[in-house]
Amino acid sequence: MQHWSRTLIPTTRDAPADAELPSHIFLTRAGYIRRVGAGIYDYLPLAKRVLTKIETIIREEMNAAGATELLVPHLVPIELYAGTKRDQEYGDLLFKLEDRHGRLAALGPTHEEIITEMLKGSVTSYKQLPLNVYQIQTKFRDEFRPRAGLLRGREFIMKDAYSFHLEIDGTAGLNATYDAMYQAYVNIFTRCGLDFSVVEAESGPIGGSASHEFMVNCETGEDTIMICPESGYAANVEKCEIGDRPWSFDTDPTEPLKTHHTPGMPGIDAVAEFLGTTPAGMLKTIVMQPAERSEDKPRWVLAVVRGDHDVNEGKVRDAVGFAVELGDEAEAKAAGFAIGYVSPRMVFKAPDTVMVIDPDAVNGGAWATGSDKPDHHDTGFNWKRDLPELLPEGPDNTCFGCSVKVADIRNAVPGDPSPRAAGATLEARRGIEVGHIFKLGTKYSDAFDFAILDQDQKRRAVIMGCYGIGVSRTMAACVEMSHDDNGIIWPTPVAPYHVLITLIKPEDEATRSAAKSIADSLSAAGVDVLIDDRKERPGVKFKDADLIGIPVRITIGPKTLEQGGAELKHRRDPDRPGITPMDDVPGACMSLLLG
RNA sequence: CGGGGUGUAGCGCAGCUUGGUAGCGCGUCUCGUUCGGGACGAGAAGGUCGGAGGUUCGAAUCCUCUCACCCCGACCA
Repeated sequence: MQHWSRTLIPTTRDAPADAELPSHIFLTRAGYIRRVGAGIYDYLPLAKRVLTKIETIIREEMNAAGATELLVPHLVPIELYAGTKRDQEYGDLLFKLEDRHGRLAALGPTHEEIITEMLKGSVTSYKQLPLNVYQIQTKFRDEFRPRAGLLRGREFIMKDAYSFHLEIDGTAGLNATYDAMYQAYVNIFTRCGLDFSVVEAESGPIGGSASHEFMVNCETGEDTIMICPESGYAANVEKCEIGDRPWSFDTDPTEPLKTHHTPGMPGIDAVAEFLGTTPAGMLKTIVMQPAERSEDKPRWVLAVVRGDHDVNEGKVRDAVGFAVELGDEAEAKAAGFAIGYVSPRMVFKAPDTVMVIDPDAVNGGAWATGSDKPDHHDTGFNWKRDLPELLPEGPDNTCFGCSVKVADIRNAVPGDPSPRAAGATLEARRGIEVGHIFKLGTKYSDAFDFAILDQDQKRRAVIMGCYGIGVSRTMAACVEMSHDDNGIIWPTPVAPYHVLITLIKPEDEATRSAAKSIADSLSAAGVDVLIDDRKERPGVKFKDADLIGIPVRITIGPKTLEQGGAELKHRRDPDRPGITPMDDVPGACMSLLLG
């Protein structure tokens, strides 16, 4: 039981001008958080209580799923990150600092390295596996652009778990733990009262072979997810597969090839308009290169998509079989690419080049493309007439002398065919990523040479998985999902208090003893109670009550006492309720909470 | 990192064009009247105008540099 007058809940009428999202506005106005710097926040008492509740749910589910909690340092010697090259992969995202001796350290953005290093020294036998350890701590990422309050901070609270195995399959294998974590995450977010989707995801810089994201369904989310209503398939737009799209190079030309002078055209929209077509009538040819160059890889990769589509690096990687990145502009120009004006014809003009074409960029009698010289575009481009080298092997073969390939290499858009149900189309939704699970494989154990002897005395690399939850982000996501014009409406399991007792006349002895009796009875039943005993006018207390979003409000005042009871209402219910007899209040309150 | 913008009292803002002793609303404190959905009156406290340098008799205001923060984009859990 806590009295409002004896804690710190600084509510305000106005939100800071820069707050735009409901979670940012209400958490600030209701006195949960306060901005200290860009992407850095104080968690005031109410926020701390919510975080603790979320963490408790996480601990219960993680422990039940066989994981063990531990804690490793925030301050990490930079050498550990250098071991996996993540000091470079993460780049500026890593907070780096120097100690008095000039040694470099980082504030941990995630802890695969430290945990792997720790386990390497203490796990030496297959008999100790599988092992799944987790921690809840503050992470640090020097985001280019922190934003949206708690949703993307530079300092945030995260639960991270790491599992270790010698097998993929079997009861001790990675897949069993991955599935257990999947289920634990479903339990956790369900218990938090969130409406969420589990989607297939790209694994990002953490690396690995498979991953799922847990997305809170919310239009203000930063992430786009694609779903197929027929099959239930859902994926991050970065990862989303697209169903079969027929294509053929054997399409007759409909226009002569013509070159146009198009100086100073900033974007594809302007060029399309100038040429009298639309972005969907253009080909976009992106010059890429292997992320790591080697003798057995081509020097350049051309990715061709329709002008209104976006190239997906991950899909290009899967199509060519190695990681790619945007081509270095200076080097590409030196190799003869007119960056910004490249056409597919460069595949046979530039040395050591392969090309991947999206199916939607193949069909069509006349395309607008670059002219392979600055400030010029062509119209009327036709694959069959203008790039006849492609034709001999025909549409059933996706490889033409292994230098040209047709494959899905673009981001999915709404209306694309579903990859899982014939005839169905994909729809787009927005989401807030609150959880992410990965099958890492041996990326980190290889980097740290973490291998142990198996039953047959063979030395084998340890197989890893990792599993993250944004704890502070989850709190913000709850508010994004559940609020009205007047403030927050907490799901009961994560509410800072379950019940708020509003005293109309706190100085009145009868009011106070009635409140105490109810609060004692509720507290004994495990209910968290906050008593608003401030000497404020009732209107102020009611406004504040709606703002901070406690699920159940009990109002006690002279008028209710005259009628021998108190008012009982749920935060969701807009109407003023009748009087509940005093003896029935605790019981009625419990059913409101549980109902 | 590109583009745009903002720094003046705890919060929200005006003042800057045209230099002349720093203002408003909310909040805070005191007193009084109020008391079931952000009351009213009277009084009070609170600001090196983000920082440094410059111009000037005089700078919140003009100039230079710098720092911080926000939005869009790129990027990303």
